[in-house]
Amino acid sequence: MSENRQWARADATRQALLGAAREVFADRGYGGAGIAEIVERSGISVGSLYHHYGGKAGLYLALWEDYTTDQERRATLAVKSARAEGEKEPIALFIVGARAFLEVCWEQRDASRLFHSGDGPAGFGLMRRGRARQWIAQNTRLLGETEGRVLALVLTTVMGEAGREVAAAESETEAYGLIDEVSLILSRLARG
Amino acid sequence: MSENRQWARADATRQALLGAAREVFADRGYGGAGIAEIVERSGISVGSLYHHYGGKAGLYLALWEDYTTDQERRATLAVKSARAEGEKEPIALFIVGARAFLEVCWEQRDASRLFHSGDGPAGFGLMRRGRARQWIAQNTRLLGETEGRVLALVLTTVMGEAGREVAAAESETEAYGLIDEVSLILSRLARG
DNA sequence: GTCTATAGTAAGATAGAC
DNA sequence: GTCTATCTTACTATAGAC
Repeated sequence: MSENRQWARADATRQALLGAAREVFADRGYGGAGIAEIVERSGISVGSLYHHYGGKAGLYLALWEDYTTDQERRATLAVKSARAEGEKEPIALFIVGARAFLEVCWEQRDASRLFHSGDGPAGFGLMRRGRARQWIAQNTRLLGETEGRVLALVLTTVMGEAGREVAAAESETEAYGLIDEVSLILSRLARG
Repeated sequence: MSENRQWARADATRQALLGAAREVFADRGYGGAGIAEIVERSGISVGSLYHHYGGKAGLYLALWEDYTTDQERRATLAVKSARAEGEKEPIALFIVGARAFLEVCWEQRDASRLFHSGDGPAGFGLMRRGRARQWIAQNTRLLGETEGRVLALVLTTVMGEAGREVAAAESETEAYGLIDEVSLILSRLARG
């Protein structure tokens, strides 16, 4: 029992830390953010922060992990369920995944803006790039596409930028309007 | 006469500074770069650096200014000369400009990589965004396009990312191969 | 215009008690 | 696991002689 309590307490600590970090990073960017402010807003001590996340970079990476995991889960799920409902057309399936991706960009717009902003700990750019590459590889496989890396590049990029734009939208209506427009462009692109 | 000498000397100082800055920023990124290393590699003193550029940010901005100026000049020139040779098709003209843009990405690949890397002084992201917007506005005007901001967004983005990829190429052959592929994709996109 | 030397500051990280 | 207090370092920026 007392072990459960401690678990819960530690978990609450982590949540507070993550929540505050999300805010501060979003407000100031990675470089501009200071541990001091994160500590202040979370009400947790510097020591605990280092205990759980090892520092500023670790905190940022944990946030990124949460975010992308969610995004992948949602996209995979969406494609799966479209398949279950009988959809077989590759382009349509691709677009279903893309829409799910963009919806998460809107729902988690604070995080989206943060990660799209560009700065992060050393090496983060590569990590992000790698993840994007992987994501698009999966989706071009979906398209049965072998047309070359430029198309993959274009699709990745368009999705990335579209995500940025969606996250920057000011209302749900606007966001979903953008998502529809992007779907159109995508189908145009993917069809060649 | 002695005034000319001083002019020349000051100019050499600025060149040394810019050259070293380009290297250091390219190696370490903006955030990671230190004034110390720039001073060391250039052989110029900290005092002079501050005298001419006012600091790290000023140096970075000067580099960016050079780069974009060159790019704009080249693109404009290319379109102009294509027009002079009788080309009137909007899409063709757009692609001529895009090619010139990408060629500069290759020729100045160090700078390209630097500016594409994302980090820079405070407010640089906005500046970059503004410039891109302006560039694409000019080019969509070329296309006589009124189809909405998403297409403009896509074109901007694709060009940006294509530039990044071109700058990352390992040989001239590869770079020009990419440029050709991109031209194809662009015409497909622009035609709808 | 150019230099050296130094001030000033901010931030990430650690030690060690509880 | 959590906290406070402190350390250390690295960097930008300035002052002032030449």
